[in-house]
Amino acid sequence: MAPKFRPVTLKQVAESARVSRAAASFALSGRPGVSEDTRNRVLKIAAELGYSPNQTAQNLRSSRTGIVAVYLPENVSALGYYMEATFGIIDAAELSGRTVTLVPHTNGAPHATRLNADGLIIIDPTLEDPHVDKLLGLGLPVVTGEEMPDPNHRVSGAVIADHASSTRAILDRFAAAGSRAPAIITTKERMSWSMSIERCYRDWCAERGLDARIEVSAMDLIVEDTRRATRKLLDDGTTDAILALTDGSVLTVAGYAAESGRRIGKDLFIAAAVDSPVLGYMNPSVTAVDLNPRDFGQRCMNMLERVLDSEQAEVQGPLTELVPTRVVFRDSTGA
Amino acid sequence: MAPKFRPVTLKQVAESARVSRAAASFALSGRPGVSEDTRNRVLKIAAELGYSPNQTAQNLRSSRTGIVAVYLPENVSALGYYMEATFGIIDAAELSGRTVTLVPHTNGAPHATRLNADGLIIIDPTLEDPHVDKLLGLGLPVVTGEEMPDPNHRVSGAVIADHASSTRAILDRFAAAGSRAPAIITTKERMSWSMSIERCYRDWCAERGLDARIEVSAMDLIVEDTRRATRKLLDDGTTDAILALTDGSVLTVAGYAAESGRRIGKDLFIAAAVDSPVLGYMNPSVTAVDLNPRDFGQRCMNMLERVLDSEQAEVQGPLTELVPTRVVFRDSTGA
DNA sequence: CGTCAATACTAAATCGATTAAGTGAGCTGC
DNA sequence: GCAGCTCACTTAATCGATTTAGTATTGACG
Repeated sequence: MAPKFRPVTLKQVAESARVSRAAASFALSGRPGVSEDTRNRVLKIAAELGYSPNQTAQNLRSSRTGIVAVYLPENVSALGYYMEATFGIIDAAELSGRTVTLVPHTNGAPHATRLNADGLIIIDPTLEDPHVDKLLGLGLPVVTGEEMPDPNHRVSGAVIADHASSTRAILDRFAAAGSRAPAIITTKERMSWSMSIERCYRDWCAERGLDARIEVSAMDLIVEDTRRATRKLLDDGTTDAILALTDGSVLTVAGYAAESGRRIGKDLFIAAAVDSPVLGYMNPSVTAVDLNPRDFGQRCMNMLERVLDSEQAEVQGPLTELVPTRVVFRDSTGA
Repeated sequence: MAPKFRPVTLKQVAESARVSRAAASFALSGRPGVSEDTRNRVLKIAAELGYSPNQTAQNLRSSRTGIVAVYLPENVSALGYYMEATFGIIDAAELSGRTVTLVPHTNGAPHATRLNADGLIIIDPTLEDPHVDKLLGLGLPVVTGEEMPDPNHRVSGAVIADHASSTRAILDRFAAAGSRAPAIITTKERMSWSMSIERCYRDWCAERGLDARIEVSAMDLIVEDTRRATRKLLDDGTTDAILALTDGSVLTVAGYAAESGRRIGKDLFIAAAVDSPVLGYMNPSVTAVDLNPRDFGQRCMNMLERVLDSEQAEVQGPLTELVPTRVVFRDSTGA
């Protein structure tokens, strides 16, 4: 067997530079206490030896884990949004040398007790999800992507996309294109973003004296449910526009609409509250909201870092950050 | 501020049980060296205090990180397969107390030097991906999901799905349904699985004296490319069956086919080499290969654990595990 | 009774970094 | 000429668990 590769330690750097480990540590961390000469010598030798500090030892010393846990809703593998947001979190974490791990949904027991992490990011917390309660009980700093649906659950901060603006923009566009009876298909699971879209839709309808036409679809049965919801909306013959919540479900809507003879962009307008590359290439292309999930994930991580870095500091109220959204208008909402 | 919560340490357990830290450690780890009485007392007290060992300290002592890194191909957020496989890895890792982290694609520099992990799982390594080389140069034990496309790259093990069987089964089904000129749309990126499907398709055609009709589509432009490829295949008027590689791209194939007046399942048969829930609910439903990605991910993790646990042991050849696949026949390949 | 061995423990070193406390040299100011 | 101070460093404690080496007690046996 090859001689086991042993990484260079601070001790070796210190010996090589003929200083104590403490001096070497001061030099490398940029803290005062060593002369410029010594600092430069240490830095040079560290670079030559290819020294890089042992994260585990640093973590032990500072009694942190260096790990940030991320919790995603269940049954969302089909939604590219979540993977993009996760990679956004990872990109931001990389810069600060933190490790990101995903919390499994299955094995309920282990989390009940302890999660080996310094902080937690929960993306799209769902009212119905029992795991969310447990995770909050762990006493970790928590930042959510979108708000906690139950305001009794206090968290350290939340990054929130501006769904209200994009929803209004889409509904206005529907109206401008000639729609008189727009409907929405929302998620059965109650999450902050879908609830806020629904609220915004109700308000918009109320302002215009229209009936709200709302159908729901469960995430784990999204194709089946959306198909059923679409049929219900279209078969009455009056609904002339549909805002579907996810990029996947709008495909189902489009499919059923085509089967039942509706011409999308002409006598039926559709849009999705979450964009994905496929929507731009459909025929006709489909209007959708670009949520910029990578950027969103990065912001969640950055906020959590702010929280972690100011742990000892004065207790400020929960942080909140509103992120703008952008509607990409395409053929499905009129030319 | 609330008194900072400090987890129970081994020292506290030991003091509470009136034994040394070493004795407590022996008792808890189940190693000989303490009497049954003492062991039970320590276990009881540990349970009462809610002791759970500090992972970071254990890792430092054993000079491991407790972290397994996972590398996914770029631009695959739209493919639920990868997220499912990742969760499979995580589920398996949870059982052995390991942490899973994803390797970011962006920041090239950091990985060049070091990756803070005990081992690495690379899912679908791509010949064109320069990161893969770098990652292999890190000297970590590596297990791949699907084979390394370049056999010069040696790894500790590989978990491989049996794409040959499923591909043959689909092609045979095309033929049984009446197809005389089946085609495939493969990935531009050269990965083991798509290459093996392509090879299998060529062999199958050769055996029957048919021309191979092969088009390619890049992952990052999959919708556009697949549409172009489909047009090319269908516009010559002879192609009567298409095997598309991904669940997403088969939708594009179906869309274009419908636009150009082909009736899927009647005068055009289609299938996908990767299944996803949406395919079962399409109209008509689409035949696809169930790769059971969660199970696949678990197997990757289990193999890596075997490798890590036998680090010191005799050098065996690289491990290989062939996982069966299952074709789910649906309406798109004939009634 | 003395020797040897086994049992059940304790003391201390270790993993690799950070950091509080301590030391000696050199300089200032009165 | 010396108290007092700063600077540049070293020593040693620390984080929490594991593990090696060492010690005291017991029992067996010739």
